[in-house]
Amino acid sequence: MSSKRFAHQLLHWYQTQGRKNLPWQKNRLPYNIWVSEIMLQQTQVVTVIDYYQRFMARFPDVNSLAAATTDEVMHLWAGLGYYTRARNLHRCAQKVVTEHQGEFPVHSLEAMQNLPGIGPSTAAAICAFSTGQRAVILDGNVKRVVARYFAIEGWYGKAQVSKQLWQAADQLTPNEQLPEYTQAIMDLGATLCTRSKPQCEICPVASGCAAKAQNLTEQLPTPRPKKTLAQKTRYALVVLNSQGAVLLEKRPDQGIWGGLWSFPEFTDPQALEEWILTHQPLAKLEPSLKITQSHLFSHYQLTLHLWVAQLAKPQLAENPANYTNQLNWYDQKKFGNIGLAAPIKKYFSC
DNA sequence: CAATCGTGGAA
DNA sequence: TTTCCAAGATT
Repeated sequence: MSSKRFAHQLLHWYQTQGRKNLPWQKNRLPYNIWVSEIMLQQTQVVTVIDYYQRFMARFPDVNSLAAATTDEVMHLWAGLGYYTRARNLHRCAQKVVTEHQGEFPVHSLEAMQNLPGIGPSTAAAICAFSTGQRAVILDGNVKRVVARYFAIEGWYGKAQVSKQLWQAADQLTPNEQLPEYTQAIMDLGATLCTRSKPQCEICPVASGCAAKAQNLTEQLPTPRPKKTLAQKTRYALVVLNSQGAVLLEKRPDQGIWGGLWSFPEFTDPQALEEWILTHQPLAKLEPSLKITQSHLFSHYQLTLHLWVAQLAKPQLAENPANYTNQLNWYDQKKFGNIGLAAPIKKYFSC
């Protein structure tokens, strides 16, 4: 059976060419594997490494993470992107502590998938790495490898194509050496079977690759259909008080930068000025100070106009009674206690 | 099911 | 400079 030959060839290549010294490969503890897998979702290895080291130094185990404040978790995640991951990570830790006696249910793929932030592929990766049980992953690397190996056409954002890829990945997955195989197929995709200029000449499974046989490696996997990037314009309020603290608002979980702190944001200038006059009759706009930031996301481009305001009545404006855990003043010395959205980091160059 | 959700590296 | 998308999950 060709699938057995695939695993055999891949595992032989992995012995000498696989990646074995990444920070999360020092042990095979479910907690360590889990943190790395969540960080690595849609994020490149080189980007994750520093975040992983800092995170593990602060939260060495699931109990320490479960006991942390959301703000501190978000602080260590700020800059990594996809902040739902961080909020789910925190929730997941608390759920493992309260419902699973502090131990990940790694012997049940289904139980793992019922934890927040852990989907089919991540559950399989954690289970395979930590227990060696047979579990099928399908990350971006594996999608690319199997799409080429079986010459599967179509964008894998489509459900039907995704289903085919899962079946193909399942077919190739062996019954033994799951930790090694799981790492190996990701390494192949990351180092040889790359998006552009794959190194088929030295690929261990080239002999069975349908894309190579049909000269389709450049066409596969089928790229995402192009679509024009949406544009958004927003207005944000920048206020510093007499102590040098800045007024920040915690962003709602739904939407961009969810759970991070940013400048109070408005859809239009009228809303911004109205907010100052009614909700906070404490400041006056300084029209001469307007700063424009540009932020590019996967699905839209944001133009953010920062309007700098000055406090008209500092003694009132700085009264703590006027503020909540969703809206408050933050001195830059306390920036280490919360997660800051990109506009804040850009404005303060931190 | 299709859209949403970040950031930075590579080409 | 522009385009593409990476160790995907959630709604």
